[in-house]
Amino acid sequence: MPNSARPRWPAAAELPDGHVATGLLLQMAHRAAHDRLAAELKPLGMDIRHFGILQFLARGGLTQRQLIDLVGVDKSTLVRIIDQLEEQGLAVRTRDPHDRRAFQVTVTERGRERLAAANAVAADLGDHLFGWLGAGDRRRLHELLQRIIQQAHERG
Amino acid sequence: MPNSARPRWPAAAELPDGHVATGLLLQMAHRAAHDRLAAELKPLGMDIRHFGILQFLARGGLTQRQLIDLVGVDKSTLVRIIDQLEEQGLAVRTRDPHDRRAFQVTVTERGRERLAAANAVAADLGDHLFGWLGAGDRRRLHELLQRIIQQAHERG
DNA sequence: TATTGTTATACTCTATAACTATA
DNA sequence: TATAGTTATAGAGTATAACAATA
Repeated sequence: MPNSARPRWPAAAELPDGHVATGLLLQMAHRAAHDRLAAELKPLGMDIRHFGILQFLARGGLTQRQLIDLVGVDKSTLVRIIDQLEEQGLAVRTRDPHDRRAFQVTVTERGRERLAAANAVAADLGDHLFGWLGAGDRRRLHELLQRIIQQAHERG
Repeated sequence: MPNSARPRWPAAAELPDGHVATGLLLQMAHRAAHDRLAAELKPLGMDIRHFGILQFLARGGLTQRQLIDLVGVDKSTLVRIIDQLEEQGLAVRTRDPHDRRAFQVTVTERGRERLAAANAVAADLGDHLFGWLGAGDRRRLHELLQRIIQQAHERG
């Protein structure tokens, strides 16, 4: 597993001045949360990249094309991801009756079980990471993050 | 450049429930800011990975060993990064007089100029992304992010 | 002619291991 | 014997392009 010893960047936290510090903290917080989730999902046999895909699939079967639009990966990349999910028996491809070029990708029963276990782990971790936030702080944090995302997509 | 068409994840933003949404927003905000910075640094001939390294070096020459401890990458990876910086004339290796096994890595004049240009771009982008935050919100955001980082490193 | 999906291939990034030169 | 750095090499992840089947 690559990157098990992770850059802790501002090693003891000598943050730069100004807004760069905000960006760096954003990166550090994301990475810390991401790595922690990946580590906790691993013993369940759940890859963190598969986790996101399965979330979408759990709401209803989708074609690979639809998944590509949701997730944004290249189609050839998605082929391999779905291959892996099929190998693990977590999802299956079935021909779309309306468009016989396309496959419907569906979560299997086994996939649902594993996803449920992963969701439980993710919920526990979420409680640990974010549960201390008061309702107001949580709402405010979401607002701020969404505004940042919006700003990043706007020219200026 | 790989990943130019980036996952926008919750494409129109159908966020999941609970704390998972917070983690996802964290990821989206980080990635949006990161990609935007990378895009704006590129025309200056500044790779975003080099940007961080140069920041550290600008405060004073460091050996590769010291950089490894700061940044957390593998030593063989760092060799290539320093090679690239040297090829571009942004940094140089000189023998450490006290320990002739080691190299001191120093930013060149050209490196300082390019770093200054990159810092100006980063500062402008920071203003755009985060400048709308009031002083209080900014402080609070930093506190929240630091607490999240801390929680992620604690067992629970 | 355009689109869904597959395959073959290549590129990037990074880590592991073996090596050298110093200490 | 241990450490700083280099090199060779392999692996993971992803993209590009050519292709098959269907629309």
